[in-house]
Amino acid sequence: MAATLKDISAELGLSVATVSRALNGFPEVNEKTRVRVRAVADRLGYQPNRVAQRLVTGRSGMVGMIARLNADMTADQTFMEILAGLTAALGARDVDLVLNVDQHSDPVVPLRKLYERGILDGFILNAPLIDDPRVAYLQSKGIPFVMHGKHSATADYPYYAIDNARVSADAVDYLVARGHRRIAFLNGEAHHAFAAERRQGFDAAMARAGLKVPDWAIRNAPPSVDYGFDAATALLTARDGAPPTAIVCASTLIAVGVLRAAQLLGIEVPQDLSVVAHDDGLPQVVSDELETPLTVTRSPLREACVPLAEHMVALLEGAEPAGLQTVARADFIKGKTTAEVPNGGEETWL
Amino acid sequence: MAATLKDISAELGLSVATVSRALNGFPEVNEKTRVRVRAVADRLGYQPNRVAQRLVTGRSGMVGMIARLNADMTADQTFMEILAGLTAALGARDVDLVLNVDQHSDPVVPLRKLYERGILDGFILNAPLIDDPRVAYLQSKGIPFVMHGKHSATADYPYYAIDNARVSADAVDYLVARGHRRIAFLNGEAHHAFAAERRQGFDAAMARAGLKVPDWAIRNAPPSVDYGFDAATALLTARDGAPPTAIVCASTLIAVGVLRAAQLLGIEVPQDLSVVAHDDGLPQVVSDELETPLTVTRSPLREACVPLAEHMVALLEGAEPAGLQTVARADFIKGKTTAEVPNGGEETWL
DNA sequence: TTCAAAACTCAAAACGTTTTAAATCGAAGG
DNA sequence: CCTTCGATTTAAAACGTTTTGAGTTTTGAA
Repeated sequence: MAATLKDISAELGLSVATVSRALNGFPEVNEKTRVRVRAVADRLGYQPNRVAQRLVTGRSGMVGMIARLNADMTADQTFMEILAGLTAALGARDVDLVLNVDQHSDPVVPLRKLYERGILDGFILNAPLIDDPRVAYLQSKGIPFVMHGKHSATADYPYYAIDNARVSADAVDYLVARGHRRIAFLNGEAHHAFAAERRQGFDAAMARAGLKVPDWAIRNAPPSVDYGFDAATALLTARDGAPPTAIVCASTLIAVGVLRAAQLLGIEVPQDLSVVAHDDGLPQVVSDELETPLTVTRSPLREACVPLAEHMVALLEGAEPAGLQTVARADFIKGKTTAEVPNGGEETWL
Repeated sequence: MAATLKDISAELGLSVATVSRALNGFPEVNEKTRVRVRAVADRLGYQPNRVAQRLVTGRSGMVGMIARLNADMTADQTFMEILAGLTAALGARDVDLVLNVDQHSDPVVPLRKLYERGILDGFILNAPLIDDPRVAYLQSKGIPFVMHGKHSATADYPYYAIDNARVSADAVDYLVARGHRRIAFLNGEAHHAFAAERRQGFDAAMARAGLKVPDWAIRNAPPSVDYGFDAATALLTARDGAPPTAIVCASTLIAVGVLRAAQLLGIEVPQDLSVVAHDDGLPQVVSDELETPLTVTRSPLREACVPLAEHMVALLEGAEPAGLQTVARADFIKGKTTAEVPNGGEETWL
């Protein structure tokens, strides 16, 4: 049914070899011939048979990705956002994405299963954990992969990540410069690498300012509005010590909860409380939920997709993994949720 | 690296043909030979090269699916639920799922793009619309597909669907039998085929009971808690006529909103108001959100996945599409949100 | 002992591509 | 006029499997 190289070669009286070379842009084929070949190929609607290509080249042009679902079977927005951008970016580079859904507690199982099907060139991973077992598995097997994020400071594989330590350091520095001394931190889950980096940046910036933070003012949980609401309520009505004058949030979702809690408690933002969040650029979260623009560190997830796809392609073409490591810096965007420390808020915690 | 048929045949002094047949269970190979072959294959860890298999069989073993995202980049739970079940069910049948994300207004575009990559054997479609353009496209091109749901009563392609007309008819019949006369219907979006079928079943059952429903008591919107809440609030405080004594909901999400609205209005369920919903068996929605068990028509989305995968495989193996049409019936499960019509509620609407 | 039928096995072709090594051609150089 | 070189093009092998059509044994009856 579909046109093959043989069809084209027969029609032109050329050999399949020449036709193949012409279409693949080899230099040794006469330009006139190339034009003729391309014309016939277009007319016949020739599409190379990827299975045959794969058989001879040993590559399939397909990469795998595993969807980790929440317990309630929803994929979080961040995953879907990446997925949307990635299928587009990969598609533009002639790579297809095979998806599987993780139903196991062990994240390596779906990876192994999918790989053993024998059809994939590599994987795209996201949401790295500290000591991510997927990294260990893939590296031990020599399976190519690209990570969105990086699981440790010494990651020796291709990745696209943002400078998470800097994200929280930027937030802290900005707040400290405005006189804030009691800064709380609503972080992501502790086992996520990004949260560990954020924590590290937070701690370092606070230390530079000579400030200490009690344990109860640094929290870890999966980002959600409820988490922000509950944590902020607890922080702002704390009996353990003075309430924070500023809260750094790992995501805008959390910040939304914080703002709601503050409103309910009659605490004015930014007069009484400053809020800084990290913004992944998810479409809805910012626009719909917020009347006041947040002060954020911003790095849209979408921007990661093209570099990720490019790294993947380069990796499969044999590039050195060491050259495929990108760290982007998040923008700092002043909104209306940060202000000078309120009167009486200068006292430090410890 | 990996063992091939040739390796096995060389080791045993057999031809690759015999080895191939032995491993594939052909009847004409000697049982003793088969045992020997299998032993060596196991020892060598032989895994058939799928690419080579596919080249010769002309099939790729991959089917495509398009994720339609909401405006906020979240995939709805129903899609993810199907995706999760489907990747498992297809994987068990040696079929892989290639995913693309729909970023277009025209649903045919991503389908066409993906197909023209030339790597897919077929598609799995979900959420059919009335006069679904995807059906027209795929049928005109002769591309195999299986639908979750069906876009019209005369669908002549493979599908797995539930009897949606019966779903709402069952709900209405049950309520009518309990004396209800004023039954409202919070349906899904009108252009979805399932919603049209539900509406048809609702209308038919109401007509059989000799009842009429004013336009304002039948609503269409994407299922969500907010929709249920808003619509119920409007219905129960209606100035247009007597409020309904029962509400049929297209999804449990909607019902959750209805229950909240009723509670806020001081309306007791089920004493003052009966609520019936259709339950897709999504993990969270029922368990977390509800204290009182809903009366539901129930058909877990998960149950659709294995039949869908089986239909797909059968279709690709050349089965007649007409034999691959399954219509399942939803269970009716009495909960605690339905009761006899309240006193004074017997009056009809029109 | 022979022979046909059954049982089993094999060599080779096919799938559609890439790639290696060799062949062809025309023109330039001697 | 012969050689050589560069520019093109080609035939053929290779990837690993399935499958076709043709052997080659074995079996059982004549």
